[in-house]
Amino acid sequence: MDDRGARRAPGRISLMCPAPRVRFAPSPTGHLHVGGARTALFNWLYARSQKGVFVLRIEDTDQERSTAASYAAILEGMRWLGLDWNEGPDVGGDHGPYLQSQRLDIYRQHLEQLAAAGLAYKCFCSAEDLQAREDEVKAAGGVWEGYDGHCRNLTADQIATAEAAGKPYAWRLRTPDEGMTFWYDIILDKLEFQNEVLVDRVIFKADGFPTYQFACVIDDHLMEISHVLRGDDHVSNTPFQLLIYQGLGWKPPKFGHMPMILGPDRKRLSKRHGATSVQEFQKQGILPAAMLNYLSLLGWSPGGNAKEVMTAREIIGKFSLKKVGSSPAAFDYDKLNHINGEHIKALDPGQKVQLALPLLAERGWALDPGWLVHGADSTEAYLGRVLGTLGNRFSSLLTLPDQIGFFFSEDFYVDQEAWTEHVGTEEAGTFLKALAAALEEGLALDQAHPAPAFEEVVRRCAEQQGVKAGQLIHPARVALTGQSRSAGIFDVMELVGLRRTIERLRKAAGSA
RNA sequence: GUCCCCGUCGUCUAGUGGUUAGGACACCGCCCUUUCACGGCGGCAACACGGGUUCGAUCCCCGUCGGGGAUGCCA
Repeated sequence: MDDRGARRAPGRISLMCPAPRVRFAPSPTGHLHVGGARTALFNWLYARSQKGVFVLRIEDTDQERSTAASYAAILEGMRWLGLDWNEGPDVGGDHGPYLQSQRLDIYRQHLEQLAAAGLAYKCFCSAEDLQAREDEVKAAGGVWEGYDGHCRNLTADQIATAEAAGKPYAWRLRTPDEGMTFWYDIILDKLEFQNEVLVDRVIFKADGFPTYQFACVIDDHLMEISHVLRGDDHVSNTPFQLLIYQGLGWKPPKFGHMPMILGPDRKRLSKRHGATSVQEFQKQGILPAAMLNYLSLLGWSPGGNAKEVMTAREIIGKFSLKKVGSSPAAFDYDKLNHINGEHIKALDPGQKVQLALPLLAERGWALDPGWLVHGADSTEAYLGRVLGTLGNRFSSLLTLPDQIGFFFSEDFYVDQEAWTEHVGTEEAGTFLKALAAALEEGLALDQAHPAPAFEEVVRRCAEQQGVKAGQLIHPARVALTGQSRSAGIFDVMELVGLRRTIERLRKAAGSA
């Protein structure tokens, strides 16, 4: 094989250190899970920070479980996160094909090479045979420690007989009985395994497909992957794979095993904990930039007192494999939401409008041209003004509709508790009526008014009533917005418009 | 059972053979204020345990405990 390929990779930065080639190799058997997303992200960050190459390879060697829908979902999830790849099934590249199901001949050739060297052998045990022997061992009070080597030393006659009988067979790797296999892991440092504990696992299935263990090694080598960064659930697979590299006479890549992501209770992260796939987070209003940012903080840290809220570019600038930790992290939905809020707040006004527009469309909300509103003549412009009054209160896509619904519809969300407390009293009714009358007298109904005009009337009215402005403002806020918390009340009045403001105050007063 | 990994506030983490063990989320209090949020200020809270090594261990070694992973013709 030509190992100079790595040095031909684009964007090399040093003669001494060829640009790395890394890969994310998901199996298309479900959505892009946060664990997978984190693995993909760290590979991507490493590639981008080192001016290397990021390869996407699809490990679809499980015919039963691989689906086209999953393939599409994974690519979609990665695109949503903003993880782009230099080589992959959809974009091609010099090391394709990138779909393992299209590389069967390649695997077959290498299997033959191993078989010729006596390192792979045929195993005629059926799933039932294996299960029966396992049950037997367990029934005798023993522990099944993996394949028992049943077909390891079949004679030529035995093999011929089995083949003549048409018995299906798989291929297993013959692992050494003694010695040890070790490597220096980028994240976990030196790891070593006694070869004795390694079992002869299947490398080629009876259905003619290679197993993950085998295909992964062949592809990583042929695709000239320099660093294999994956979850630490693969640690125990590594010595076995190292033996395959060795059997084929190949130099293995560097390995880096990242700790897994756990649920808030430190158990395996599952649906029980809430969202686990990136598309679910998308539905929950999480911005891709925030998801990427949060995920980057799981197992990695910019260090010291550095800011944690970062853009992808900033993360790339600071990323280093050396700073990836080795202890598993619990997923914290609160912190994700906080980071999401920070990313929303950092958006410029135009971006916020674009972000919120689909939410209005979903509900059929738009600016009613019949309503007189000061300084906004289109839905977009109006939404811009609305979001402007919200300021930093806009920090979640999930709560936004309730926060702004009253600007677009008379059928808005009402917090019953707030209504009872602030509007449902006799005193509040009196104030609301007085305020409505004051507004009607003080301002021209056929005109749109800016916030200060409303403020002047409200404060004067409070004076006339002999109470502090707050006593009018609180009931008015609930009457206008349905809630006890909102943007500045005078801004609300301006954008709700005089006519509707008066209507809502009267309606609320009437319900007292 | 066996093998492997991990163990700093509740959570994410920084960090060092000698530090008042730092930051962030969450939580609590105060200020600001028409509410909430933001912001500002302050608070609560950690080196799992037991042995060593050492003048001195959170840091190095061993053990224990706890958590996670693997133990598939899944990946």
